Amino acid sequence: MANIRDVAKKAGVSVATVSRVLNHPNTVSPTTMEYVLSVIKELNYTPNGLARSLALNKTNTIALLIPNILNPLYMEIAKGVEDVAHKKGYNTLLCNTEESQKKEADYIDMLIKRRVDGLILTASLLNKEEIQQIKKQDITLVMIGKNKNVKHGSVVFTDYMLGGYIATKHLIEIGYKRIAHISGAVHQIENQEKRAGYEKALKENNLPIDKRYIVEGNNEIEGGYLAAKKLLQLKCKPEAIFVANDLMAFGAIDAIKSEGLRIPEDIAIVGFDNIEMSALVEPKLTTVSQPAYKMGLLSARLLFDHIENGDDEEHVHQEIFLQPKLKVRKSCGHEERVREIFS
Amino acid sequence: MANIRDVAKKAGVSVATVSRVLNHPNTVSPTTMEYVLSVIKELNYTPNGLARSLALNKTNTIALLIPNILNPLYMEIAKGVEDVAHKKGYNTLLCNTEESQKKEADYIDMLIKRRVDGLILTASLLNKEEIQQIKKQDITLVMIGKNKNVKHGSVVFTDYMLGGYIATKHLIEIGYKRIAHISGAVHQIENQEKRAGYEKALKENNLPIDKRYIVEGNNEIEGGYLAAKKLLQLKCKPEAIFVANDLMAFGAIDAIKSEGLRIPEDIAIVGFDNIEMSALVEPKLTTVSQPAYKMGLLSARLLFDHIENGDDEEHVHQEIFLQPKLKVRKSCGHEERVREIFS
DNA sequence: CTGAAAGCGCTAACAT
DNA sequence: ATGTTAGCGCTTTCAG
Repeated sequence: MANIRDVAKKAGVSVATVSRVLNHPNTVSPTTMEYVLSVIKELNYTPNGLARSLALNKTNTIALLIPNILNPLYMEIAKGVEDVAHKKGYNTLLCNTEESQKKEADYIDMLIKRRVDGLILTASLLNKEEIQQIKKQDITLVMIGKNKNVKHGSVVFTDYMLGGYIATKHLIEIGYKRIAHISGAVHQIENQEKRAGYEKALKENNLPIDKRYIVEGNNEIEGGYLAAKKLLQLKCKPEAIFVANDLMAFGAIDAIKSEGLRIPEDIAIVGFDNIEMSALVEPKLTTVSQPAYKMGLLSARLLFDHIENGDDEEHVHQEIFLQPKLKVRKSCGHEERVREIFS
Repeated sequence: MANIRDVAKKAGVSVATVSRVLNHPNTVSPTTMEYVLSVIKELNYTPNGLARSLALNKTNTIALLIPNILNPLYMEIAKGVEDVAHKKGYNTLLCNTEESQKKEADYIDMLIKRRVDGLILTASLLNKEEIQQIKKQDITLVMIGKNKNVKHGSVVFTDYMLGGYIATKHLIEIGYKRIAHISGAVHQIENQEKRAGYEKALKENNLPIDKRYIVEGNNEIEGGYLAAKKLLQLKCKPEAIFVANDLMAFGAIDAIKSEGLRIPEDIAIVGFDNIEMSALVEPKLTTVSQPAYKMGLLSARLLFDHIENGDDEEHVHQEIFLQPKLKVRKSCGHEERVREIFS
């Protein structure tokens, strides 16, 4: 592969001129410019980005770590991030941690070696040491979703506790008493918060918190299916279930149907995330929405603020706080219940 | 950030020794080894991968280009690719082309600059020139899905024509005559092939090919919705629709339901891809399955064969040919029809 | 087992 | 407007 020296030689100019043609076109005479360009084409020269980044100490690359590429929620976030990165002239590396703390740490290690200019961590599982390790390298960091191990740092997050609370409260308000919860993987803080919201709503309304009504799923469709099956084996089945994400809610719906039960008549369901498919399942899913695309957008903007202003010096931190909202559809039985109440 | 020289100096050894400690541990005495390692830790030294790649002319990185990160089909492929890359010690860059030829070309340009060791293109839209451009750089290339502009080259592909054929044929066999087709974006060859299969089945059975029954969607849920709406406005509505992918099939189902029509009683649906959600919509979707994860696996294996054996010299090409299979569920009305026929 | 030094390809002063 | 050259941080001969 041709390099910049080959081009310079063939064009009869210095490497500096070739470099200028590529990076500062206005500082070079039109004639040489044109000629060098023609040689570049002739030689099929493609500048070596590694060398460039090395010389500039800048990769124009950021990385986004997400727990699961099969969850559309994260893909929405990714789109938001990519869109702003692209506008800024940055490339973004999408890394799938599969909810594994080790994979996450490994990726970060690799990304530091690659000298990415910034890092966005989604639903991070990192422990204190690992976070320290990142901070020591001077890589700009933004988190999506809180990680208890970073006290200071820029973060975009949704109030998951509130989300769990409003979901559960709504179920209570329309008359359900035996409300179960299919929790997401508990190693994720957001799931602990959703559960806390669930319990808070229960307590506030003097409803008992029954351990048997709380079962953990693996965040995927199958996990919701399995968890629901477990719930359905209880002698005293729940009347409603608050599920920690839509994917699991889909699985739960499938499980409930497979037992010949109806939704919401026999069991009501509320999900979390409001991914596109949630409006397409039968019955349409009542769910707590969070603005995924916007979360991506905002986190990327935050990141570039820091990168460009160089104020990632442990000084300026921003927290962007998003409100979840309940999206009432069919699966919670809202209509039926309200009709009942007023009749 | 500390570099290798800082470490060498502090440890009182040469940079070569530090490099050896990291890359050829067995060629260095245990004593120095240990000491150097301690200094590395103390200084928080992280080797610069850019410099390393530059020196070695090897990035240990491959890239996978896909048309849409919101389509689970591609995410399954991505998992397959990542799994084998990871085992080989490679990182994989996931690039979302959003079905844009320009974005695809731009990504490739960037990836060549970054000197990735290999490239996997999924449902590529590249034209002859662009393909030539890649071949001129010495980057190993594997395609998932045929691109008519590459005559020679390694490729993993599904027989989409056959897929379209078996889907349509099945509808014909269970008694439908007015069969419509919601095609995917026609700039993608696979969609042309699916449609060809559809037409072939129709012709073979002396059924007319009615242009009004063929409408193009944008490959996403919404596209399927819109296309179905169009079909439903026809005075003579179709009895069945073969939809070019599951996502659009979901949209079509939604559209049909929203008109108060039943599936499959009023209109039958067959999709394509067999993504996980297709078994969870109501009614469960009959669809043509293709082994996405395996496609990712195989394409990556092919790529590494070439990378490691260096036989990407325009010589050795492999084509891996996958058979689609019909997965019969509820949406095509198979049961009802068979019952009818035998009664 | 270890060190010295050349080189990977590029950029940016500094000169001219 | 253009050329010369010293790095950027690493790996790897080649010597010892």
